[in-house]
Amino acid sequence: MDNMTLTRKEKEKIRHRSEILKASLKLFSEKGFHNVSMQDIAAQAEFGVGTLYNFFQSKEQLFTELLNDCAERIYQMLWPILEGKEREDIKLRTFIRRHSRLAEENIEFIKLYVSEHGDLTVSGKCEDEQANEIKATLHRKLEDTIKSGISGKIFRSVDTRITALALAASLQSFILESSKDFIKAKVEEDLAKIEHLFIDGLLMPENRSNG
Amino acid sequence: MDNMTLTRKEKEKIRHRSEILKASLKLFSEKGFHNVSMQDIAAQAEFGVGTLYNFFQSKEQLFTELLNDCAERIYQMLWPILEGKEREDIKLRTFIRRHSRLAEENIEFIKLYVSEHGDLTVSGKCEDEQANEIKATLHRKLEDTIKSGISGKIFRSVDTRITALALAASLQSFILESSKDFIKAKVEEDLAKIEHLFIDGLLMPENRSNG
Amino acid sequence: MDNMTLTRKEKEKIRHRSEILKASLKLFSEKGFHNVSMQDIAAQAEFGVGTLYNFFQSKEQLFTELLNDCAERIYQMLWPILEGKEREDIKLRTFIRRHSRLAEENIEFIKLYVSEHGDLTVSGKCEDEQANEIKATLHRKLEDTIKSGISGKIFRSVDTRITALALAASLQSFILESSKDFIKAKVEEDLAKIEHLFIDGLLMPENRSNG
Amino acid sequence: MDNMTLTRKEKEKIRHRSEILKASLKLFSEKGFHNVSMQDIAAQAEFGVGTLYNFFQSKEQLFTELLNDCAERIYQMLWPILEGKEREDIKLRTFIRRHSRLAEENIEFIKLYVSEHGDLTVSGKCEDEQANEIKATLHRKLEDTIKSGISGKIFRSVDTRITALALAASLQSFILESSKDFIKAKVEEDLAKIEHLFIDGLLMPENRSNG
DNA sequence: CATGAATGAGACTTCATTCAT
DNA sequence: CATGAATGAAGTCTCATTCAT
Repeated sequence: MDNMTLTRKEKEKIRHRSEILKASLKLFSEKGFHNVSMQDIAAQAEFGVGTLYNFFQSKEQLFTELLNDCAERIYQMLWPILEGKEREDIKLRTFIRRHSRLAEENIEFIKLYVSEHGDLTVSGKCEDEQANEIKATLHRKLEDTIKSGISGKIFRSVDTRITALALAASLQSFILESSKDFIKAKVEEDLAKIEHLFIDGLLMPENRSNG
Repeated sequence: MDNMTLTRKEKEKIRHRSEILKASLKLFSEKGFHNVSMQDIAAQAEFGVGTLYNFFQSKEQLFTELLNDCAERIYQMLWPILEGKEREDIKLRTFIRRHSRLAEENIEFIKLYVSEHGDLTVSGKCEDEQANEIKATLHRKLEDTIKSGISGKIFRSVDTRITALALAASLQSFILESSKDFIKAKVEEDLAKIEHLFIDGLLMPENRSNG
Repeated sequence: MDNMTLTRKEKEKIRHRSEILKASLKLFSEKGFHNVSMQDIAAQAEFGVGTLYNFFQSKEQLFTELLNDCAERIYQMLWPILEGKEREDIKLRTFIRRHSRLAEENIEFIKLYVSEHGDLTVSGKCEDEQANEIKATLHRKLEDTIKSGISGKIFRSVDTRITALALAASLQSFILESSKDFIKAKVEEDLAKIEHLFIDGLLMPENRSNG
Repeated sequence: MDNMTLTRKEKEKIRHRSEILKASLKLFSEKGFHNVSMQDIAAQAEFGVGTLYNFFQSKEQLFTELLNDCAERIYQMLWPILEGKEREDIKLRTFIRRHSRLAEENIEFIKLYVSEHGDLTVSGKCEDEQANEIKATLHRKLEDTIKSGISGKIFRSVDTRITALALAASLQSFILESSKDFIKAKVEEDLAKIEHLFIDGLLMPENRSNG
């Protein structure tokens, strides 16, 4: 009764928190962490400034929690694909293609994700261990999937770490690029090309459909 | 008469400008644009704050000019490789391998470059048309090189834009990763793997040395 | 009927008020007026913030009423001594010695009392007429007692105002000092010395027990 | 040449610092630490807010340095008296009487000094070791002077610590009281009474001029 | 061209107080 | 009477920029 009946008070609180995060996401992704003030966020979220501090200890922490939420959402979207029971090449193809929906649904997420990767990681300021861990976990899973494909004689014998890095980097770079001007058909077409480049390149000759 | 006889007065000015940029590079790459103050830069460069404004109109512009300098240096290091007369696969192999020296010599540059790519490009704040143009130029040249290789039957027929994007993204991601803890031997080894992954993957079967 | 039958409803209210004052006393004496928030007090008293405002109009007034309570308690402890029928020297000796129990029982009171005397009185912010009046009343009674002792030929002829001021100041200063690290035996020993210094100094030669 | 010729630049800086301290003293003594904002001080000192931070790291530190300055001035006024070569009773009489000039010249100092003693010492926030040390040093010197007077058979044999505490507390309390409404003649008259109370009370019978 | 003290707009954050439940 | 989320004025402090020397 009590994990379902959040008394409306609690439900409201959760909704408010979520509204603040939504407003933050919009502004941060548009202008970057340092170019958004707490006043800006409060105005966007239609709350008083003080209210923000009832939900988050500081601007820094608000940002961190936002990153975590975003990382978690991306994780939830991609992890099940690699965790499935299909053949490895199928998994990777799906993984790549899913980036279309990922870009479509979460353009703001993407900008923030890359913004994190760019500014924060580099400047050593990203102590956001949780988001970093999620990212690393996905990376490892990607590498494991390739490794598993090699063991299963699906893929050629390549360096798994480098291949995973190249695939991830390419997808990220492409998604970032496409987020500037998202056109679904074009994105899917390009992802198909990335799929072709990587997966057909990885496949053993006998598994390829066409050269 | 005037590009040689700038004796002392003019030479000093150029040297001072360069010292300021050097100090800026160090600080910006360590802490990020917003976490470095003009006072910090002045102290690091051992000049008065006012002096900075004799060379640069604003902090923003100082940063832009720094980015341009960095982009220009990277451009000078990579462009000639792709512009040469060797066969396309050789050019690309050299291009990839040269990233070792690029990382070695300019760790600070890299951090700044990626920082730009990450935070600034995304946040739409990077009005630095010059650096963007340099980057785009290199990208086009990379694509042209691949295209040329295909025409010359050196490479398989792949999508040139996507391939160039994948290669550039992979190199950039790898360089960034390596800049955290640069070990020359390891970097070269990994670059060789990237080279193998991309170039051997591109080559027509008859041109491959090993499978 | 109404000062006895406040049953539960009214009694509870009084108890709650008292709990709030107790929590306030603890925090104010530890950290000072400006370093304690209403939220802090509410948490310490285990009430909601709003509840505090059902009992006190403002933080300022809560503080004032707390001061009054404290002043009243000290008054109740000291006034009867000076009001008694003993000889004046006996009264004063008791008055001085009672400061041991005063310090022992109310270390928090003391800190607040002196805090009032120090910060608030000085800064002119202490509009707490009631507490000031209590203090002044005690002062006058002290002076009257001395005056009475002089009339009765118990004490030498001294300036009563100055003597009362000196005694009160000395006791207050000593009590404050002792409140940092209360050791009963030591406090009583020192109070005996203060008693000796003042009272034996005041007595007419024929009333002194020892020189 | 260089410890005298402070280049006007440096002289100005010192003057400005002093002006800020003067403005701070006025406001802090009138309204108390927490009721004065940095904006207030800046306005009073006729500087920009930022300028204050070129001289003092924080409001807290500005306050601490102000306290130190005040404590130092009082020390410079009182210490030489107790350090002189006169007989101990003369020293103490002078010490007491000098409090008239002390009050006259530094009413603001006094308020601040007592404010420190009151609010800050009590709340444990006064980490101002320097001012505390100065105060303790004076206290010790006072006690030593009394002790020396006893050794020299000038004073009766009393508890030196308690007597010093009583004298200091009385003077401080009186000075504070008088600072509310300073009338030179009245203050000197009262100090003469304090002198009489303490010093004549201390003197051996054969040294007293009158009973 | 070099300097660095001065500036003040603006950022983050706190907290006394209110009010709908 | 109890609650505590919401509020926004106000406070401390930073820093890009200017200007007189």
